[in-house]
Amino acid sequence: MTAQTAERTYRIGEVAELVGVTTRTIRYYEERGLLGKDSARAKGAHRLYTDADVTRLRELLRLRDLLGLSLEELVELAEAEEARAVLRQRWHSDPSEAVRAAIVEEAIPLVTRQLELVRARRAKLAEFEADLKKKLRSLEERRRTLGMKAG
Amino acid sequence: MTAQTAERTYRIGEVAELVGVTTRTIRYYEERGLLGKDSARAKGAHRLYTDADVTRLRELLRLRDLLGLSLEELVELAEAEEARAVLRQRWHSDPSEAVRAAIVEEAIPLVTRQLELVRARRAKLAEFEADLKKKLRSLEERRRTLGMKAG
DNA sequence: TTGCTCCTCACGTCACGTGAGGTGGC
DNA sequence: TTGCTCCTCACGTCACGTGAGGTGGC
Repeated sequence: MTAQTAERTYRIGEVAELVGVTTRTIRYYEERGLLGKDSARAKGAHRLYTDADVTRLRELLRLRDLLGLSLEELVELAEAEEARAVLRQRWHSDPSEAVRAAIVEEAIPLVTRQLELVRARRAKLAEFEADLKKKLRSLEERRRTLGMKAG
Repeated sequence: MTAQTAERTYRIGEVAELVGVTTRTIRYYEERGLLGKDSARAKGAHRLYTDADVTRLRELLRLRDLLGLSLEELVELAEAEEARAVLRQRWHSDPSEAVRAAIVEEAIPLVTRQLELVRARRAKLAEFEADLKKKLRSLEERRRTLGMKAG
């Protein structure tokens, strides 16, 4: 919780290592509109990322990996993150209460939807785990039975 | 728990609908060696599947969807299922205790491995769920604060 | 100036999707 | 015989992987 006022930036290779993907993935996400294109960047110039970009990318990857969403589905569900990024950047520059309220109102149903998806996944995994435990106990029971006859 | 002795068979389209994939996926899995190739099938003849095949396919898809495994990873992890399929088919035709014991011994560590992967996934999802709840509470708190000032 | 990382094509790959054109069983 | 489902190519697509050849900042 230290006051970080110095806007640190990262190069694409640093970001890739931080979040555990390749630079290709990051450029591809930019192509598909999942990461804000820096329209000020000259053709051929290096891409630069902020801490907020790294956070956003981590959230996208978590949705992708844990929920198995396509990039198209990510675009929809990640608008909450988009809104939050806008919120973080504009919170100070645009002090309008109405704008802040609108951003929050938009974000809530999307985060709620994410929460629902995560819960549904957890339920399926719980069922899977129960089935595997049952299977394992059955196998161990058979092993004991066979071992008795063999030994 | 009825005694089903009549070996029902299914066509590829029936299997596809039962498990929720396309026929292309089933043929592709056969190509990649995930489903036993029926070597007796003539070129151009229809594929026929048993209940055991449907069960095996369901297990493969669960590993793919819930754990996000590649088909190559499925090949490794699904050998337990392979063994179990062999077990089901040979259990009566080959009464050798040693063979049965060997099949069970091979299956146990693989099912154990699956169980570990499922637990790790569940833990990650639990963490994700906690973060989303926190985020949601934070948003609702902000909404109340903003609402108070606006109203 | 020398490395190192970055850049933009652009073709390859994995896991299928999607017709094209033809054959086989109720 | 008429549908319906199946068959085998074979090209398309999504989400990147992987060089090829070249430019830019400590």
